[in-house]
Amino acid sequence: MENNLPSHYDPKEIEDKWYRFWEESGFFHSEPTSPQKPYTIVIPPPNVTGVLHMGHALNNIIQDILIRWKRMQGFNVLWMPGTDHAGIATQNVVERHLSSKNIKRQDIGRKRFVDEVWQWKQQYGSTIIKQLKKLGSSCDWQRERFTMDEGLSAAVKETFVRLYNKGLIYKDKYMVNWCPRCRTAIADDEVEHEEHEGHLWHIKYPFKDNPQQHIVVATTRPETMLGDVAVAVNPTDERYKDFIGKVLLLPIINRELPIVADDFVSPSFGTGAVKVTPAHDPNDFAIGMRHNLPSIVVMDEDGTMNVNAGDFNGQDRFECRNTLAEDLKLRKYIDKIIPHKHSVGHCYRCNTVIEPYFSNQWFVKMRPLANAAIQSSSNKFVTFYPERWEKIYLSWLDNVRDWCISRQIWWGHRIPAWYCDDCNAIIVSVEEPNRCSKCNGLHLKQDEDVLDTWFSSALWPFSTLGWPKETPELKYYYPTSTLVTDRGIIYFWVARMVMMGIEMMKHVPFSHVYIHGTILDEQGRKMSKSLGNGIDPLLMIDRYGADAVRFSIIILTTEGQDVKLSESKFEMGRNFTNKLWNAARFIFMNLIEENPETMPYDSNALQFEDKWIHGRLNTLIDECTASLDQYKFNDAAMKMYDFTWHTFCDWYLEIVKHRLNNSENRVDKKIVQTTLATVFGSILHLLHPFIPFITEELWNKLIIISKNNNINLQIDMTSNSLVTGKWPNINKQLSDNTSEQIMPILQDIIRSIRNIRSKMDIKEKQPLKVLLSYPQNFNYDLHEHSNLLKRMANLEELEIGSELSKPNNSASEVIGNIQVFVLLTGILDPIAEKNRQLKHLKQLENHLAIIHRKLNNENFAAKAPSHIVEAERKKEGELLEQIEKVKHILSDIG
RNA sequence: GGGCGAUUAGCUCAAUUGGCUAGAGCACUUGCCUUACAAGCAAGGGGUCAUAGGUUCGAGUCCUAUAUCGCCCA
Repeated sequence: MENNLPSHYDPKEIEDKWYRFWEESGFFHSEPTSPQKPYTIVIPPPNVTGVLHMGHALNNIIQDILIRWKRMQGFNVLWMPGTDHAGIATQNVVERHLSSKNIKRQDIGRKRFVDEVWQWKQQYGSTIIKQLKKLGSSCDWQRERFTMDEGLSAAVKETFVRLYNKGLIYKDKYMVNWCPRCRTAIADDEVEHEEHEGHLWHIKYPFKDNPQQHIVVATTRPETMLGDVAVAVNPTDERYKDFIGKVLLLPIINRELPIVADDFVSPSFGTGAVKVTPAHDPNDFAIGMRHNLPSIVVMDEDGTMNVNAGDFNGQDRFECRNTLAEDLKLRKYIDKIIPHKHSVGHCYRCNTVIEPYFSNQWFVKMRPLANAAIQSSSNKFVTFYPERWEKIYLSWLDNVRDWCISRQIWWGHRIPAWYCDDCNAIIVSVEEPNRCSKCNGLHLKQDEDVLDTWFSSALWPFSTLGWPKETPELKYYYPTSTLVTDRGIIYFWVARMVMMGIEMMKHVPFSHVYIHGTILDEQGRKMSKSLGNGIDPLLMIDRYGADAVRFSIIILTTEGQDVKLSESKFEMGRNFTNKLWNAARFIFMNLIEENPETMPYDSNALQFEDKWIHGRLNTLIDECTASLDQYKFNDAAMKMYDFTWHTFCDWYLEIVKHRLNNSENRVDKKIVQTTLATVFGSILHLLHPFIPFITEELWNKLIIISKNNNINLQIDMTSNSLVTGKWPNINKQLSDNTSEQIMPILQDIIRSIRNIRSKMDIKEKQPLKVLLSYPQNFNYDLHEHSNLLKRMANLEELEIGSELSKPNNSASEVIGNIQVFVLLTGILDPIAEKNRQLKHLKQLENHLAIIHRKLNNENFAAKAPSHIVEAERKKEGELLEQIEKVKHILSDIG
């Protein structure tokens, strides 16, 4: 086989090819039959309307790393993928689509509209799935689920019926959050609060029996005054004490308003007198209940003022605010208007200002479910990473209110409740009833509403595994292992999955919850369509390759912290994949022989640097595995990067080049070829969960070239794919301690000679003469490494000896207890040399000062652990020795 | 109003239970197209760890306060 790799890595050539191979080979598919332990992740289902953004990318890269890593560790892994039906969002999309054809959903009716949505789903619903594949996600696509498919719909009905029968679901009239644009109720946590610069309108309400006198009430929403039924004051408020029980007249409308006393009213807000509008404010609703006041609805579902609003009938609520204010001004009812900051609720789907709306809705009774979730947290059945999110999750559970689950839209799981026209009974049932269970009547009508999408998402960890059927999958994979998500849906989704898991399955749905950071733009703002500051992951994949995108993102993501992202960040990943590619080029071209011989691999023949690199690799394997165990992805990635680039390429490859070019010692050449291939193969295994495409490509080339050239890797080379490869284990037999201790010394020596070269302006190509002096009690034999030093520092002569003295015309360097003398007859720049030494002396003295400060402190010796004190003493000795040597050198320079 | 996070090199971020002279990447300086890689190699420069107190033999790390920024909840 020829080594004909191009000098630059081109991801486009290989990514799709390997993804197809993996999928067709069934590597991502899992069956619940194996004797291995399962490792399961359910994907946070993206909206079926969604397109991949950077947040998805980060989320799925992390999941894929976990999944690929655990698969390589021998677990039977299942990554369960799918999408959710996103009731409101999808309905909005399809409605917009229809309106471009001048069709309203009301025109075509419920059935045809839902058909339209399904058609839309068939056509566009798999966009994000395709995009996840581009990223390399190794999901079990054969098991892909959708929250509206048959099985999951059955799970939704079953859950609803069980909770209803247990009294945990009820229907009631209540003040809910209403989106006038979506024309549906939404849940408390679907309301986003924003600070608005509004006004506080001070309006005069005259007394009925004395219109010359009035009470001033303050409100931020004057249009709701049309529905006022009372004015409330605090019973302790001296200003109003005498007026309680009297009657005011509502301006313009002239409705009679009693003055009531209620503790809820804060005397310090506004004027201390508030208007009471039970139909349009939750607090007023409560006051209305306490004082037996009527409710007057003045607004329709879409935010238009209705007939109760008198002259304002037909006006939009915000238009009405303006015209009403003008009217009040004209009629001198305005006392004053002051600027006022206040928080306004918005629909999280369409950003329309939420209207409190009194209506008949279905609710889940949360207290018992939340208590069970809290309990499972204190029992450590669920652990959050990073742990601080647990507190946030618990505080939500502590304060949670009942969950409004009915939505007045058409796309979703229709509520399995029927109303009997004959006896008004409510029948809740999984199957559609054909007659009333109470009166046997035949006139049944199903509830028009659908369920909140999060209701079905809450069942995701078990509904996707077949529940309510008792499938082998459910038995084997549930509870799942890790959930990976963003903090934004801890309440919406994580908490509700835990509650439903406990309630339906008697067990929490996952043991670990990993919360990753949010991707922000360069300036630290959230990426959003409206700001146009998003970075399209697919475009980045196109420009830099999926591996580069994955690696860059992971390097930037430290545990749970937000990520400020800009396109230039991807260069890092691209450069790394290119480095890896070129390391492979070099290795491959050095593995290929014209007449490959078969030679047994004798680990006793390993040379110093071979043992060293194996030792470094062992450490890397240990550290990376530990980092991944703690979800420290960036830590593991950094270590792999550093090892690959700065240990393996910068040093090992450079050190062994001469052995590869030496055609005489064929045994040694085989040793170094085998070591190269083994270490590189291990690197590819370690990197595979992070950058699956390029590692797979290079691994396949590596094993083919190795086999063709009779090189036996010291790791498993039977696997034709890293997806099913084995996560590396450390191999102590190939390493030793001595090499790990000496190599850093050799590296320091080499660096110091190169440094002298650079400072003295000597070309790299010019060979140098060097003396190396070591103390008599030196523990290691440096002579053994003479050739290594000569090659790496380009030396023509190297004399190594004990206690050698400094030759004339030499630049020198003190490295611990070793001294390096570079002979520079005729080219030594004495001033430069003196400055070098002075600088070094200063460094050493600064360091010594720090150590003396510690040692001179009596308490240090008395209280610090002895090994720390010992270490400081040892350092002190070494520094004194070095300082003496440097001073000696300086006196020699003069 | 309550809670959480952040503040370390010009920029983006690291730094085990407090313990080698605080580290990377990018950018910067100098020299190199050296037969794997210029998306590269070699050698460098650059930090009062936001501020003020405190605890400790010892603080980037723990405590208290302040400032700035961000997020969540009400």
